[in-house]
Amino acid sequence: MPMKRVKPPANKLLKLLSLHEQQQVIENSEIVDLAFGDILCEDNQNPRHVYFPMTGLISLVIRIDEEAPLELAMIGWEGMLGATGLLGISEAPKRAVVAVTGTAVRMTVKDFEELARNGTQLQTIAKRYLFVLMRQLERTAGCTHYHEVNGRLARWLLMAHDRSTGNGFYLTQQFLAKILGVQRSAISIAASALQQRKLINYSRGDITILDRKGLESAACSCYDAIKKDQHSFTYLAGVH
Amino acid sequence: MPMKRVKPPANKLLKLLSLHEQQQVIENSEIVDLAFGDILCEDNQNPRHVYFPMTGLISLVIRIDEEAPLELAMIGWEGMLGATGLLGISEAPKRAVVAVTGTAVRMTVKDFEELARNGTQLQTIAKRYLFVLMRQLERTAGCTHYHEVNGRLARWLLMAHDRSTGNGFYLTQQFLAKILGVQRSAISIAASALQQRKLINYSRGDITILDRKGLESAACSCYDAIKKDQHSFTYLAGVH
DNA sequence: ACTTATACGTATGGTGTCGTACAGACAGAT
DNA sequence: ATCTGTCTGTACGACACCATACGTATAAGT
Repeated sequence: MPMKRVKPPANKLLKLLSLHEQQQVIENSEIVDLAFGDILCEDNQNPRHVYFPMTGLISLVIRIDEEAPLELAMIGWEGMLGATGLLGISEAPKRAVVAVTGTAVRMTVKDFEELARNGTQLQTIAKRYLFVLMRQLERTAGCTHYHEVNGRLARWLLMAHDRSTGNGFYLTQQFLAKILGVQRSAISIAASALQQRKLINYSRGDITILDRKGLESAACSCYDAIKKDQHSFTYLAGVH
Repeated sequence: MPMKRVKPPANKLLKLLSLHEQQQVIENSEIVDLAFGDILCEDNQNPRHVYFPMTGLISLVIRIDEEAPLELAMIGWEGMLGATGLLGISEAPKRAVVAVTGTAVRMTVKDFEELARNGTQLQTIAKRYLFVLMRQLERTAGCTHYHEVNGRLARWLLMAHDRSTGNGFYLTQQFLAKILGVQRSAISIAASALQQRKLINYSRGDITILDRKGLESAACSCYDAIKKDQHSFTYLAGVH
């Protein structure tokens, strides 16, 4: 039975701002659609915009040699894309691709730099999120090496679920295989196991989460670790 | 035949500073020894100092579950430990451990924050290095997943060589196995292959690089990628 | 209704590494 | 000189995943 999930229609980072700064952001940004497969910025190129997703999911991936792009972090409504701009380097650190269709608040890099100048809450929050993102990168690196496909798949689905509205999204096995850096057949086996345990349901790319608790017990420890991290550094800390 | 290698006795980042700021750093810091195995900061704890290595090597490692600590990045005389302090978060992102004995310029976190305030060259350089470090984390993540032990070992030795004085260092197979996240027996096989090809020489932990060119051709593509990265973002960019 | 493309299940041999174990080699201590 | 601890080479079964292939089921287009 799919559970009913209601989420506020906004970006968590932006909600931490004062009303004044929120207003400034709204005046200097626009709402855009994120469509599955869109490449929002390319490795080593200068991105034009920063994004604050409201729904949907952005994957940061690295491409090595001729291998499939491996996912290193995911960004949803709890974060932002482009925080590295704070480091005074215009280039993007990695390719960012839309993994789940949604919507985002978008701002030009120039406007972001202006609004996130020294002393603003936006800068404080973006810096803190950059730290959280680094930790997600690190954890994902360890997870990819040490943990097996089954646990990694369950973790990915949970993290995607946390960052999306509703219970379902469109994700083919081929797509999951690429970002997890494994063969599609490995995903097929792992996904079948999850479906047999009635934790998920899927058909031709339409995935539905049936049992979150069960899925959490099937996921590797990295799910809890990353979640706890993001919570403690981003939200508990307060802005001032 | 070991080649003769001469290196300036200082830290590359600090050498980019103006003489005025260099002087400030010197007045507020001390020279300390880095001894093999020292833990310079611990995950989730507040570090007391930042380090600018002159010789020797610092490893950033992540510990997951009960697995051996996996290396995610290495820091030598081209970088610094503690740049994340710029993000306004006092906690260390990861454990940092000394992999190769050496010396470093050390400064308290408090002094660093004062000297790296807005508008200083030190802040500019530390921010830029933080970006470089992120990219090293990402590349290492992909490398660990996609590349095999042979190439990864060669890359590690090269990177360590670049960051150390002389041609040799003390590194047991057990140590290499842990930071590369593989079995010691896998290191034994890979190292024997390198030795048979006359690229390195080693005995009971004493490793000597015999043929850098050959070792570079044995290493995976990540060696060039990381080196190029660090060069273009840290040094070519200029400070102002 | 037919074709075509996509998504998925499954099978099989191959490979890299694991996990473990054991024995030889060397260095330092007594 | 002997002992002891550490470092290293090697072996072998187990396993996760690779690489590839093929058949089938569903969806979409004509």
